[in-house]
Amino acid sequence: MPEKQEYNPGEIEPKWQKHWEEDGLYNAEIDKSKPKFYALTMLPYPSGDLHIGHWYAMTPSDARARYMRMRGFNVMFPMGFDAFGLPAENAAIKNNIHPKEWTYANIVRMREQLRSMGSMYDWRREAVSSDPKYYHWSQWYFNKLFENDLAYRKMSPVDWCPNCNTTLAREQVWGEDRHCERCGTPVIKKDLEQWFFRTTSYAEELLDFSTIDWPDRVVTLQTNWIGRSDGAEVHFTADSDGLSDDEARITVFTTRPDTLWGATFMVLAPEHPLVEKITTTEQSELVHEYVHQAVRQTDIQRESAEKEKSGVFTGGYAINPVNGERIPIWIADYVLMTYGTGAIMAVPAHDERDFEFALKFGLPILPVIDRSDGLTKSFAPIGTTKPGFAQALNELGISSEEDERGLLITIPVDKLDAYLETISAYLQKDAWNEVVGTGWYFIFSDGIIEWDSQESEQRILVRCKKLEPQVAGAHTLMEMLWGEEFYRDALYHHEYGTMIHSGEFSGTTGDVAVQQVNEWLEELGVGKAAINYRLRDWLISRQRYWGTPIPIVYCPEHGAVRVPDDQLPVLLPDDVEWLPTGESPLKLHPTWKHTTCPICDEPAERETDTMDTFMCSSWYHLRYLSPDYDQGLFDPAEYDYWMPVDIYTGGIEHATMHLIYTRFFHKAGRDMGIMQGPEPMSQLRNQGIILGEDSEKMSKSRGNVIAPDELVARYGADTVRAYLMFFARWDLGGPWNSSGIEGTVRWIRRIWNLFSEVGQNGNPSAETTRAMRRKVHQTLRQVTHDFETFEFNTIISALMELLNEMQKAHENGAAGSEAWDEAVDIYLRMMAPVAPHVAEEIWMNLGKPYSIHSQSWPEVDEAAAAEEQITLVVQVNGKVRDRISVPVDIGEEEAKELALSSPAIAKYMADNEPRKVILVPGKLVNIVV
RNA sequence: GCCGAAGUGGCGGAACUGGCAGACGCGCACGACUCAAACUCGUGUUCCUUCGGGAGUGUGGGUUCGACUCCCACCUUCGGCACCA
Repeated sequence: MPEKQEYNPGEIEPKWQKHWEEDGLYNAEIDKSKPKFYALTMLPYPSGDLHIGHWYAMTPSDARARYMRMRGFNVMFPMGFDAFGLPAENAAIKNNIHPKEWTYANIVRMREQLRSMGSMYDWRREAVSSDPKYYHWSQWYFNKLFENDLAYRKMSPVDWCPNCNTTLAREQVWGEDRHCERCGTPVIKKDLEQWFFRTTSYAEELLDFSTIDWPDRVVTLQTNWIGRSDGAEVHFTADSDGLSDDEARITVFTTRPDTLWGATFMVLAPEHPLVEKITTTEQSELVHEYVHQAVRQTDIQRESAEKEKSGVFTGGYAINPVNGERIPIWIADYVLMTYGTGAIMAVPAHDERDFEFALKFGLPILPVIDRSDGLTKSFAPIGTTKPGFAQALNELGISSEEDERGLLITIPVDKLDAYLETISAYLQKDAWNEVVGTGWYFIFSDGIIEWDSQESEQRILVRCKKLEPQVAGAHTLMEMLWGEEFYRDALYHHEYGTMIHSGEFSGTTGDVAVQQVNEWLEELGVGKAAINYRLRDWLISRQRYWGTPIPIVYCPEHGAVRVPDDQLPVLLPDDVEWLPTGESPLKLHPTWKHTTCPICDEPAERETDTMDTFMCSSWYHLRYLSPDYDQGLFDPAEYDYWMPVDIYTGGIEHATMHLIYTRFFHKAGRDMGIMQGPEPMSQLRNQGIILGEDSEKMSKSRGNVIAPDELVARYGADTVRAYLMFFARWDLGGPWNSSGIEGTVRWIRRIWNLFSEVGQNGNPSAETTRAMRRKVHQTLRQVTHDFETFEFNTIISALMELLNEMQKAHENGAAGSEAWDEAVDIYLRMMAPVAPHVAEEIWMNLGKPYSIHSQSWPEVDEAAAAEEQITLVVQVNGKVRDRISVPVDIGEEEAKELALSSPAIAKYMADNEPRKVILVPGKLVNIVV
């Protein structure tokens, strides 16, 4: 009889890790006799220390991969390092250590940490993105994109981080203050010649998630990020001398072509190329000053939270193609050169920004969409109406309110005609009255003028100014009306509705307006339906050393020439120096950039920028397939067998960066004939973030960092793994709780103790056996389900529950029986993915065949799992009043009868007869009295 | 402002398609073991209660025999976007 050992993870864990590795237990090879399963976890950056967040990401996904393996899949579960990047360079400057040295030392250390988790990584497939054999193929792929016009260089204003001394992609600029995603410094704008990937060519396809199972959260984030807007392009014509037809064409993008008739002015972005040409001599000084200031302001960053509208009139005019109106062209910084066409038609009546702008600068505002809520108002100041007006309104059923200035009238839509008639009759001779909201009328003593055009506005305005000196300063009717507080809610709206004041389109209802106008625009040749995306092309140039060199040579004769494939990789030089300025050492290197043109062999210069590291991480899942392959990105045989990735797990923070880039990379590769299939990753799941015990983000400066190495030293990896799976919902994460881990410590120790009890040839009662087997198979059913759906926390709680049950059975003499052995066997298999070392150790101690991790997942015995007796809840009026135990297959009538005859029920029924009895089979009986 | 997610005991969290709210664990209390402590084991632990019960899943309403779950309105917290035409 072997002596009972203490549970000692410090001893058994390294032992098994070594054993598994030597046996190549987790090596993944192509095996066409089995279904494949490619499980992938986002790779870490080699910062030098694996923190608890890494463990939270990696151990549950490891458990899931192990589960799939036991389910009979040929599982590949690789790991690697995203090794290029800024922290290595920062360390270089700070500690005077070469980034390469720093990075590779960190990788050595982190491999050890990763091994201590006991994960089933196939290390033979490891890929490190800073190895020349890796970045060779990043460069090769760059060339492919360049050949296919998916990589291009252009001069443009780009976001620049003054702290990191490099440009950033739009996705890497975060928050309201537009700060650098890495260091938090607010970015500035710089005009630079930079390399871009044409991600926008794939905008539409990237919106299609129909072939993949990704979380709604990510789908929503990406959809918003790509930001599709449906609308129309409309060509306006600049009305200036000396412009060719082509030059005079100003195209705008609008989501509201149904409001075209309300376009009362145009606004160009200050950087718009046409600004120079249309500005008149009189306005030129103001315009130049504004442009200059606007450009500088973006440089300083648009800091002011309350952005007051600003702008300048260019002196130029444009013709609105739908009605021939001649409208002024302004410039303003609220129009962005980077979205749409950099020019807008302003419809102040139905766009809030345009409304604010028009009011501020006295530009005309013409409502062209009817209100759908029917709100209609009129204000009759004292002295403008004859006595009896209020009473006359009252008799009509029009409510009005009187204040010290006059009558505030809200007119029901169907009483509008009656109102116009009445006010006409009661209006004083030298007064006027107006109706706003639904219907726009000005009533004078000699007749009614409908405000339905800019022309009628002028007529009305002239008359009002004549009658009332107080409004003589108003530039527009809207400005005049806006002065009246009572009107404000009726003056502006941006809803869809019936078109008004829109020529032959007046009366077109909101549900068809956009489409009908679009068709008409196209017929006329002045516009067409169009789609715009918020997504921008991906800026990949970085002014840094520690990255993949962009394989381009600039020749005075031939321009940007790609380095031929057979001359790749363009190697990073090792002998570099860091200046405290933080400037890229690649640029300062004495010889590296001097080379010859691949075409003419004349002297030429290398591109000294490197690629965004997101380029490396866009395809690492392909490099794992064959990390040493030297004929391409990957060995096609490996690709054909393993791809696509079946499950991809990682943090939500990559939703709009990495996860868009990698989809773009794949789709572009597919179109270039390199890859196949619509998507690189079929299923995606995100884990949450672990916070410090103070509920704050973990950081060294806060001192709330939980170090996994210490936990492993103290409790063992199995316990830490189990706790990480148990302590929170995986997709939510949450604050760490140090004392909670005691629960999993006890759990594993209890398993250890209970399962190493030597069997006493127990002879449990049939009932004990039956109950235990039922619980075993019910638990198996749940654990299987929860592994499938990534509900790791309930896997552990179900196993704890079963252990409690088995403990009781053990006390009742179950040990040593056949059922007990079955229970232990199934238990160990179920816990093996969670706690691989201790499961293997107990498995071995029980004399079972090596390894538990090569065993199959057990099958649920449905007969054993079935209940015979169930507890039927008896409710009276929905309140639980009794519980009765009945056979599971009890008949409906019998169950109801039993419930009604329950003595506990009687007193709640009083003397009432049951009005209704509801039976939910297997669950409850509800008696309604 | 727009888009999205989440609100359940002292805490983390359970509850499949509407059917016993609080599984499992932490913490706490009491007890056993111990000279004692730790470990371990056992019992209890949503709140109120006149011990009959009553209330209770962010708030207010609704649908239903029955609502954490469905519908409407609102509040709070978190995440994303933001002068995007």
